[in-house]
Amino acid sequence: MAILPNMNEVNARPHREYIAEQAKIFKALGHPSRLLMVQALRDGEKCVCDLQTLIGADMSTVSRHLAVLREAGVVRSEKRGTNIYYALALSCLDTFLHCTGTLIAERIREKASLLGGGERAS
Amino acid sequence: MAILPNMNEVNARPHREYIAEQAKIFKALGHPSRLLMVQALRDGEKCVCDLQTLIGADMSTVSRHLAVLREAGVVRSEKRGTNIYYALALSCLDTFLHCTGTLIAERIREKASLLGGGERAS
DNA sequence: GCAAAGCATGGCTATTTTGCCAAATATGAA
DNA sequence: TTCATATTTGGCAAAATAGCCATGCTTTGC
Repeated sequence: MAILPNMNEVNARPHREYIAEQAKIFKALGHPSRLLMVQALRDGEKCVCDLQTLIGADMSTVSRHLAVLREAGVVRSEKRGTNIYYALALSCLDTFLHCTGTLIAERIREKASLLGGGERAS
Repeated sequence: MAILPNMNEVNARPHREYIAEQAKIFKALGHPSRLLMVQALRDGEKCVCDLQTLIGADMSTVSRHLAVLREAGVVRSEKRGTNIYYALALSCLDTFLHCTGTLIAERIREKASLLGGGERAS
């Protein structure tokens, strides 16, 4: 009855909780501001004020975004003095970000060459 | 001016298009039904009707979810005969799913042992 | 104690997402 | 052609999300 990552043992109705938790991670990463913050955190922990500067939104907005990431388990927070520092809590994320990043860079390059190279999209 | 996955060259304002595309991928994966379909596609391509059986929602709903995944570049579709077959288009996804899967399995186990083992949550 | 700085939360509105039904489209069979 | 099957799309209502302002909470400094 072990819960395996590839869910080999599950057929039509896999563990709902499992899927929901996993979807929560993706959903948390699925917003430009949150993804931007996560990308920034790859360089190391940052306080909320740093991330606010990065995003350029209201402090309350940034705080809510961070709450989403925290509740999904993507980041963790630690209070030191009057600041709260956020850090990545998902080690494998780095590899995946690199991978999707490469892919997207390719796509953007393709799109650019299609626009500039006189070729037609099918 | 190359667009690098880790965006070393970017400071306060990285390429918006890049971030938006990447967020789109995560957003697409951030819904239980869509994630469930993607998990199923790890075993190989499936037609929409297969996926409808899996999800148990209206065909139109399933079709819309697939459109989201397709537009994000997570899956690709191919028409053969009267069916349309969907397949994964993001090779690195498998590794990441395995990784987050392991993590979530741990979390669920922890939660279960906290509930059953008489320990208090802090 | 009081004020200020750093974050989080309540409350509100605008926007987006979801999911269903109905209708349109495309393909293969008769 | 006509019908049946497989899938997408239009349209709508309910639900969720995003972002702002104002307020509350906690820590530091005075």
